[in-house]
Amino acid sequence: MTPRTPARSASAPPATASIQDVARLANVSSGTVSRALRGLPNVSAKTRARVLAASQELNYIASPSASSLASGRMSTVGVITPFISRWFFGEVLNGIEQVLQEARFDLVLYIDTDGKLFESLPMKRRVDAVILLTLPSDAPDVAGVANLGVPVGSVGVDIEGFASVKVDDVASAETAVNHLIGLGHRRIGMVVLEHDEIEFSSPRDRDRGYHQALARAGIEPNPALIVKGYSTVEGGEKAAAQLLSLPERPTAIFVQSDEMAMGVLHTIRRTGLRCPEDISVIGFDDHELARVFDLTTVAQPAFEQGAQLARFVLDMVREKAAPRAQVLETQLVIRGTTAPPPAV
Amino acid sequence: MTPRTPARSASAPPATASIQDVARLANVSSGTVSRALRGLPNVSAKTRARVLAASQELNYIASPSASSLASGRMSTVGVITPFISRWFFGEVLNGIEQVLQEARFDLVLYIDTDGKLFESLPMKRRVDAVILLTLPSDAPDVAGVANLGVPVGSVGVDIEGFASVKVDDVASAETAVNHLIGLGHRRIGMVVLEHDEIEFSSPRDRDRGYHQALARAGIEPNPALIVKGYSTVEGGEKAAAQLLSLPERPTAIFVQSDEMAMGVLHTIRRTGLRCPEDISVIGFDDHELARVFDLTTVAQPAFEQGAQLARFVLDMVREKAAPRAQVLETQLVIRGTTAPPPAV
DNA sequence: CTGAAAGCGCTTACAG
DNA sequence: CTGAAAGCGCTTACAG
Repeated sequence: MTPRTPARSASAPPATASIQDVARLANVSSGTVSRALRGLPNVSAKTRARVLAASQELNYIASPSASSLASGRMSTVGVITPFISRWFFGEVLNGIEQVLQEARFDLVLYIDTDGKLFESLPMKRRVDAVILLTLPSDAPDVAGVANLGVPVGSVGVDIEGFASVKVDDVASAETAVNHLIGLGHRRIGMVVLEHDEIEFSSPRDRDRGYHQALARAGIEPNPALIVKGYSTVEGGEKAAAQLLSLPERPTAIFVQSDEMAMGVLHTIRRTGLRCPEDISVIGFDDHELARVFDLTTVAQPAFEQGAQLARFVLDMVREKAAPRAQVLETQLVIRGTTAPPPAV
Repeated sequence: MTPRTPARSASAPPATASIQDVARLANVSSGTVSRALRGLPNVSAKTRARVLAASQELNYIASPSASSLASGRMSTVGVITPFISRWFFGEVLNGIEQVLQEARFDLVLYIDTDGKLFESLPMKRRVDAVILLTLPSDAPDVAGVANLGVPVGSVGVDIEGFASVKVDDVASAETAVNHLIGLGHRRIGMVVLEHDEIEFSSPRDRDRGYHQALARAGIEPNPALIVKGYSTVEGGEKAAAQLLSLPERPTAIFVQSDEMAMGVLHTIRRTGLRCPEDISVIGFDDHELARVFDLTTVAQPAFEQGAQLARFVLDMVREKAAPRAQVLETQLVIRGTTAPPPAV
């Protein structure tokens, strides 16, 4: 650790001009500056030009705290996510950020691992809206956020009164399992996304889709074939180890996320089994690496879910629009990890 | 007889208590409330208790804009990153967020793809400090940020006047290439991280490390063996395709990120070559999936770089500490993708 | 230890 | 179309 010279040099004067400075220079009142700079009507063209010039000359930027305090608008939306380095969440966040940046809204980020961050309401009076990523309606946070008195949006779940964008997890999971069934599989395992403190909604829905598919095919579900795992590669590895050590191991596995599916594939290979000859695997997401693993999966548009939800939320904030809900399409992507079961 | 409170529409924000409400209820002045709630000295124990009780009863939370405006403190740090869904950046961001959350600072996130976001200074007067991820000192943003008049920190680069935490990219790359040389390789390729608009500093430094290693081993560098690629799996695939189509292809490749290295491995396999028998590959990062790919790599502590830098920056903000710089250790992780070159 | 009051830098009815 | 002024909700010297 090396001590360094202070960052501020004498050459960089943080001379911050106020609205009064601009007003003086442009020879108008501060009220007129405010109106002119924000493009409000009722400002003559030449006054506006004069104000603009003065503001540029002084390098003026309005103080966000002052204008928020005066107007009640924050131009900020809070985003609460349980993860940041999982594929789905990163992509969604990316979509949200892009739309917000374009709208010149700030994004304040809260990573909330236990679903209880909101007991302390860290963003009360700080944001114009909040976006929740995949928190189920019964998470403590949801109640807290609803009490904030600002528009709320959620991706991955549809919660009463919130804007939402999601995919149909039930139907998508059913499609995945149907693909396996169509291939001739009957003993189909599942790796369920699990999280310590919170129960998310997608895993629940994908679980339902799995059971529906089995039911429609007249296959008796076997609880031993359902195991849980953290949403990581390692989580997938451990879950697969459990499944493979079963006296009657599954001939196919539906894994609720691609990241876990990669772990599952790894364990399968290390066990000396071949995929798809001995056992089929289907994932969920269409992660950047799914192609590399030649992984059959259900593709979901993560970036677009975030972007679309951000648009909905912005409409609620700016136009007082009613919350809207949209379900985006998923797509079965058949690659090389699924095939008919081995001949008995 | 019974005065009715005006009906609040369902969407109306719930009544938010102000500091005056708390003051009234506790029978003190608002100044005392402010001091009591912030734990300032010179408040008697019982007054403080009374204020606390009142504040809790009213569910009071100070308006951030008002207190920022009055105090000049934002309790917010801005983070500028070129990516969010790349392993390194996600981990770093995670580390930063964790430290900031603990310190009850907000993190406002800016994804800046072209290094020019700061020409419009979106966070002037909005943050107490800013953190830059891997931007080189000559990026337009850096000048803009330096002019903000707040402490700045950077991870991945050491910039004059900024706090910084990084790894030694030159030495780490040299270690990687030395590993290859030690194995007997002489024709060693490199895949360089490339970005459209900005030239980052890590690629430059890793490039230097590569050349140093060759020079010390007396190996003449061959420009044809150096190719560029975007920091994605696909970027790695394309770069590898170039390298493999060379009349004299390399017997080993140093790839500047694990994500690209996974793409390189994919291309190698699809070309019908074997790794490491025909060609060795070494990455950089120790991505979650490096283990699954059995990838030899240089591990760098990404989360910790973010966390440590956040601590430095917080010290600058709160204690007016001088900017500090720290270099964290990397570690060569030898796995299965590197071996001696094939016998000629 | 506590209160009164100025002030932070804007926005926004309200007059004109 | 423009200005004067109140007010947003805090913090902080300054007195006492």
